Amino acid sequence: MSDKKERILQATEKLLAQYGFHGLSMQMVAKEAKVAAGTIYRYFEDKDDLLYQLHDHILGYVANKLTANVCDDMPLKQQFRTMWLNIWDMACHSDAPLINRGQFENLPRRNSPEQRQLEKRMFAKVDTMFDQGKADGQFKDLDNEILSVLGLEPSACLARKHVRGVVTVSDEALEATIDACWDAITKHK
Amino acid sequence: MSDKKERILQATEKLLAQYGFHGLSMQMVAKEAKVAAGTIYRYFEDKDDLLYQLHDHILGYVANKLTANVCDDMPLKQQFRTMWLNIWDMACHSDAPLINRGQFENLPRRNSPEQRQLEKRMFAKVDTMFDQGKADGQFKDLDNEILSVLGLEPSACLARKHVRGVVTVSDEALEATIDACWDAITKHK
Amino acid sequence: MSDKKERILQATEKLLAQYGFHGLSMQMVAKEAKVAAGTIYRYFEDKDDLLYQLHDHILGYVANKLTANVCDDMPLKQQFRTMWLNIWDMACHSDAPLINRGQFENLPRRNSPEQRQLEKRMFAKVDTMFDQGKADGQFKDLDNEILSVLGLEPSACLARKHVRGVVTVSDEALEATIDACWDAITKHK
Amino acid sequence: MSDKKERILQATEKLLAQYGFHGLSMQMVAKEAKVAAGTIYRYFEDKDDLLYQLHDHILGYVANKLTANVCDDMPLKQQFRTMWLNIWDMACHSDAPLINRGQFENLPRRNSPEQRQLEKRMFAKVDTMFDQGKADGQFKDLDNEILSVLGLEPSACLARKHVRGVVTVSDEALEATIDACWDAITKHK
DNA sequence: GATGAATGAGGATTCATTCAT
DNA sequence: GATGAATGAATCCTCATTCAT
Repeated sequence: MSDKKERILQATEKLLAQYGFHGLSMQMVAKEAKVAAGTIYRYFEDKDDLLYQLHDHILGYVANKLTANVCDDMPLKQQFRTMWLNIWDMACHSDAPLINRGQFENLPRRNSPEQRQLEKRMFAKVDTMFDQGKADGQFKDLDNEILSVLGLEPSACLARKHVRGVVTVSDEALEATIDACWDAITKHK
Repeated sequence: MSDKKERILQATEKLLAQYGFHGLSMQMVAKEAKVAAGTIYRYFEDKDDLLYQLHDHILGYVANKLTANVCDDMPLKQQFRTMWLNIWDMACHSDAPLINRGQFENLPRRNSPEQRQLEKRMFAKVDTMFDQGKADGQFKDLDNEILSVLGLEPSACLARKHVRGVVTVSDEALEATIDACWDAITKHK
Repeated sequence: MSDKKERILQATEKLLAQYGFHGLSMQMVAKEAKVAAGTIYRYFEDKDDLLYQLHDHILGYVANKLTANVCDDMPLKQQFRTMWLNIWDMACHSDAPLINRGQFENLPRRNSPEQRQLEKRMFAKVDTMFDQGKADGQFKDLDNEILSVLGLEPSACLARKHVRGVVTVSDEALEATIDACWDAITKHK
Repeated sequence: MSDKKERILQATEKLLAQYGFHGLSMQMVAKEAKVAAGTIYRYFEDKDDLLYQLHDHILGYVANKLTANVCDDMPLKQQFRTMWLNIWDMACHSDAPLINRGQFENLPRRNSPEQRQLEKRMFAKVDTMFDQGKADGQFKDLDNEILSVLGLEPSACLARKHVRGVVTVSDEALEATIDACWDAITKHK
């Protein structure tokens, strides 16, 4: 990807995290990216397009990070735990400042089927894990979207609160929370 | 509360749900509320204050709805189920269009201690429930914020996806999901 | 008409005459009219609307001036001469600087039927004169639009050249030109 | 003339006719002419110069067309009729889309004496005709510019209205109009 | 208290022009 | 000569806020 385009996307992400959705001006982005205002329009249709593309850009990053160090042949619990912590780390360390969902979720997005399809493909490994767990009879027989809400979403939610200082989560509590999420998605006699 | 102030808040909520955060102008609010633009400034410091107060306004509504039909002497599981469904209903039926969290969560808010305190008081019944469950030995020994993330947050998350059409949740699946959330917060030998 | 609206229209006319069509900015208009930039948009949809309305505004002025001091019971030749000179005066003295057709003609205009109708009504007296002349058998039997092009348009054309300094027209030559236009529209054995 | 320069001029003329004066951008011209934006600046100082040169370019074309098929030894009336119809055809058929005066007249132009001189030379044949007619005692004794306004300008004016659909001019009416213009410039006892 | 006309700073976007390749 | 990416000033327009009535 062009150097400039990359810089513009990163500037946008940073400023979005810092100043929120409104209060993001094209001039600010230009300045932060060390690019002239007009240059942005070589790479992006308009402000909306910039935000759309940022959404996709981040989604790619997230899909990548999310499934880092996860192999199909790891025990399910370990796969799950790894993903859970991947999410937690992303949202906490915020090397990519917007992943901090909540802001990301609210980026304007194309709601096209292609977009939906893309998201599916990106999170294929998550699906595989859930499917495997259900085939095993270890996981509850629920739609993967629901399992995701039960098992992984809390990681992002809690991380956001943790970062905002609403709760402080000790290492011990963190482990207990992961187990609780596991409890949510697994069957109990 | 003054009739005008109430009308302004409701107009703001409606327009916010419809047009999103940016794309909400004071003139629009004035028109929708059938009030002169200047009048808004009798009741609200400025645009930020309007949004802050709207946040509080809605929070009050949510706190109310959330604990509707919940009594301390109901069995814990029933208390929990009722709250869970209260959240689900709010987010799905959207009689108050913004509760649909995601938009609400991202309202700018004062992060003052008073604000935090207010939220605490509002959700006192939730805390009571969790405290009771932990005292019983029935719930996991985790911070109430964490229990909330595990047990109740999924209701809002899922409802949002349901409304957006990302998943369709049958009545049966809904019950199973509630049980799964219960699994998340309760102890298992 | 509101004082401000009037001032904006006059400023626009002046600047348009001076700087031409491009090179007319809303800020310039605002400054010239001693009005804030935003104020223009209370009275005019956008820049196009401003120009449209200016067109109508001027058209009204022209229709008025054109037939000043013309009565139905004057001899036809005198009616004609008066109108001819009214046009000449307008274009030369430019109390209203844009009448100087050529610039006026090229204002963007709504080409709606209402617009056409309006123009018709405005120039009704001209039509009456031509109709009368044709009924008398004094004028050639041509469409009024054609008679207008032959008899009156040259007044504006010549005036423009006169103002631009392309020709200098003496009083004597002026009278001869009027007669020549009369020759163009009247029958000759 | 360089192939590229020619293409640029033609692109400019086409786009000018289509999009009007503002709404003509150098990028558009470049694209239409299949030339890089920077290339325009090899042949033209700046945008103004491009328009100036276009003016001259068209003027040459007009001067050429105007006097096509006109010989000094044709009877005066026939010379006049031929020129009149040349103008009519140009403005109607618009093989060169801008000749449609009204747009052409308003091109920015250098008002230098050289420019004026050039125009003179271009329209020399018209002058010759008028001079001849005055020498004969057949034409009125008026400045050639005035005779031009009386005799030829109406052709362009009417053609513009014809094209715009304001009037429909039958072949018969056309001939009558030519005669009327002849009446305007010739002496009557 | 209420109004809404007026303000003008600030936003997104365009576009003439330059210049390294 | 030719290119077209990059520039950034200038454009049109919006909108939070004020204030005379």
